[in-house]
Parts: sequence; structure tokens; C-alpha cells
Amino acid sequence: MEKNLKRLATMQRMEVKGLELFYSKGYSNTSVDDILKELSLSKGAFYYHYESKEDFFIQIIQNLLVRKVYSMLIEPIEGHENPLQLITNCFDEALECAVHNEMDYGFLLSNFLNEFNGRNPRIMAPLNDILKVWEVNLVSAIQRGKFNGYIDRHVDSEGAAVYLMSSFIGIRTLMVESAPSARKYRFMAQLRQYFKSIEASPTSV
Amino acid sequence: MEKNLKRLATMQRMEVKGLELFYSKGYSNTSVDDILKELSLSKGAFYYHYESKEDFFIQIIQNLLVRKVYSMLIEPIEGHENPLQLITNCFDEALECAVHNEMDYGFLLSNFLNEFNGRNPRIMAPLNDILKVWEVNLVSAIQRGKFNGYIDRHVDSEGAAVYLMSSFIGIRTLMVESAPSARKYRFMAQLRQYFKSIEASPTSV
DNA sequence: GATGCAACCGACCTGTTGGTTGGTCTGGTA
DNA sequence: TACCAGACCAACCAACAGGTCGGTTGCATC
Repeated sequence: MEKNLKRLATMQRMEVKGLELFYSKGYSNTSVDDILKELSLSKGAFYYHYESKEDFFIQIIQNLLVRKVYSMLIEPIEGHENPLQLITNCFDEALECAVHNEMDYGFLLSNFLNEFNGRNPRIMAPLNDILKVWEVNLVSAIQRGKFNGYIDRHVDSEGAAVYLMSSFIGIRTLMVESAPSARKYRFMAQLRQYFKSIEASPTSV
Repeated sequence: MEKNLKRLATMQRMEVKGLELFYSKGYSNTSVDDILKELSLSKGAFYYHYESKEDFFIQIIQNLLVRKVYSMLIEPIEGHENPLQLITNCFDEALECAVHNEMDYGFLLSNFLNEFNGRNPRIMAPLNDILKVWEVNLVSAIQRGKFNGYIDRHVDSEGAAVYLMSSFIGIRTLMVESAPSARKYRFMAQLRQYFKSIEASPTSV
């Protein structure tokens, strides 16, 4: 049991540092040695625990990335209050975090999506899984909103979900280089504008 | 003069093939040899015309990418009709093109943005320039729309522009892997919904 | 037909990459 | 104390990267 703990501790260290470097430099620009050097570990240790660099990355996605996206974008909108308010707050916090993080390279998930889109099916599979969970969760939040009278019942839930995901992924890309704070502010204002147009109103037909 | 023509022809061949491969495999996963092999050219030819791989890529951005983005996203919205209609048509065509292109890896510009964001300032500079032109053009289209009575004059032009750019970049990322056609359709419907909320209406305060 | 030069060739250099392998250390067990 | 297996080390490998360089080709000029 003690043994197993040590194993897991080492793997955890590798994966945390791996995610950090993969995020900041990209997957293909980060060598296994880069990660190992920072942890004072050897190649042998790495290939004792993982079959390949690709396998290692998939583990990172499943062990770390899933949880991060979950706690940042999924959990916060699972309440039973007004979903439009929940999503607004959720996006606002996620973007605010990006504004204040000086080492920002964009949205973790979308960076990796971009790097592997249409190129590496083995890695895309778990990434698409995360995307799907996010989408399903948004859809059900919107449907809940319709049911509870917060959102106009003519709204296409799937459409709204895709639209929200798109805009979030895009704004995170745009926020990296120039005027992140200003762009966040403008984005949030337009998001509220959009939300106003899909919320339930007494004047709706 | 004839000489100069040959020079330009070879460079054009290299840059066109380079853009093709950089787009499909990513910049860092495409070697100079990959490009040269497909053109049956040698390393010597390459380094005779370009100082480095990075310099080569910057040339591609300035010579090819700028024009592509211009003709796809900027020119089509420069008319004097209803800008919301122009933008709708423009996005619709750009996305339709993506749907039918089997070799699709996302939005050229945003793929490169993602790859170099926060990492390579020399390459980011010309990419940001393109982004800026796009943004300025959207802003002025929206302002034109306000002036001509198509768009509510309380609308924040810069905000709407950023919101549009975000959503476009995002939907292109989402359209690569799964259900591009369905996602395009849903996206466009929500875009129209958003547009409806910012267009000039007689009932506005 | 000798000269000059832009355009191009391809062998080579140096460093890095993902991955392998034989060996060492250490803590628990009999 | 002898042993054993999991965890790790460090030297090594072939493939490949970006980039260099001395040399060749082909065409215009005189």
C-alpha cells in the first residue's frame, strides 16, 4: 500500500508539471525531458510509469483536465436558480481568472482542441468527451431555465449551448494578447444582451 | 525582370505549399523538409530565399494569410447595405465553406493564434495586425449600421465586434470534429437571435 | 565562347527528440 | 541476513530538426 502511494505520488507530480508545461508551451513543443528536468527525474522513471508521451498526455486529460473544466465551467451552473444568471457568473469568474493570470495562454481545453483537431484521433477522443459533457450540461441548464420560466420556451437549447461554447472559446483566444480586461468587459456586456433576447418575457408571443 | 519573375514564382510555390502544410499539421509539426519534399526542391533553395523557418512563416502570413482573411471576412461586409445582413451572409458563407471542406482543421487565423499566443511575439505581431483589421472593419460596419438606422444606436460597436469575432473563432474550433453542419445551423440561428436584439426597433427607448 | 551571377543542389553539422536498456537503490519479507 | 520486486537512474540509440556551405547549373551579357 505504501508502495502504491509512492507510485501515485510520482505520477501525480509528473502529470501536474506536464499539464503546466503542455499548457504554456504546447504539447509538441514540450519534450519529455523538459518535464523530467524540472522534477529531477530520469527518462527511466517516466517510461516505467507511462507507455509513451501520448499515453501520458491522455492520462493528464482524464485525470486533471476533466476536473479543471468541470469545476470551472460545469459545476457552477448546476444550481436551480436562473441559469442565465448562473452562466453569466460562471463565465465572468472564469474570464476574470484569465485576466489576472499573467501566465495566460488561453483556454486550456481549446488550446489542446486546436492543437489536435483533425490530426490526432486518440487524443481528440477524451477532449471531445469533455466538450460533450460541457455541452450536455449547458443544454440541460437551459432546458431547466425554460421549464422554470426563466428562458423563453421557443429557444433552441442545443443552439444556445453551441453559441455559448463558441463565444467562450473565442473570447479566451482573443484575451491572451491584447487588452484582456477590456475585451472581457465588452464580451460580458454583449453576452447579457444576448441573454436578454432569449429570456422569458411577458410580451413574448 | 525575367529573373525576378522566376524568383517570385519559386517563392510563391514554397509559400503556398507551406501554408497548406502549416495549416494541416501545425507550424511546429511541419518541417522545412516536408515542404521541400513535396515541391522537389532542396534545402539550399529554401535558405537562399528565406533567412529562417520563422521568417518564412511571417512572409506567408503577410503575403497569403492577410489576403485570405481579407477576402473571406472583411471585403464581404464593406458594402452599404444592412451590416447585420452582410455579416450574417459573410459568416454563413465562411462556415458553409468549412462544412464542405473535408480537409478542415479549423479557422486558419485562429489556429495560428492558438499556436503562438503568448509564446512567439515576432509571429504574433502580424497575426494581431490581421485581427485588428478585422476588428476595426467590424466596428465601422456596425457604426455605419447605427448611422443608417439598421442598428440600435445604444449598441456598443466595439463590444459587438469582439463578441462576433469570439463566436466565429469558437464555432470554427467546434466545427472541426463533430457535426459541423448541425453546429453551423444552430450557430447561425443564435447569431440571428443576437442580431435581432441589437437591431434598431421602433419600440426602443 | 568566356564571364558573371542568380538559382539551386545535397552532403554535412549540431542539437534535440521519443524511446530503450542494463544496472542500482531501497524497503519490506522470510 | 539474504532476497526480491517496485522505483528509479543514466548512458545510449536512431531519427529527425533547422541551418550551413562548397559546389553545380543555366541563362544573359559582352
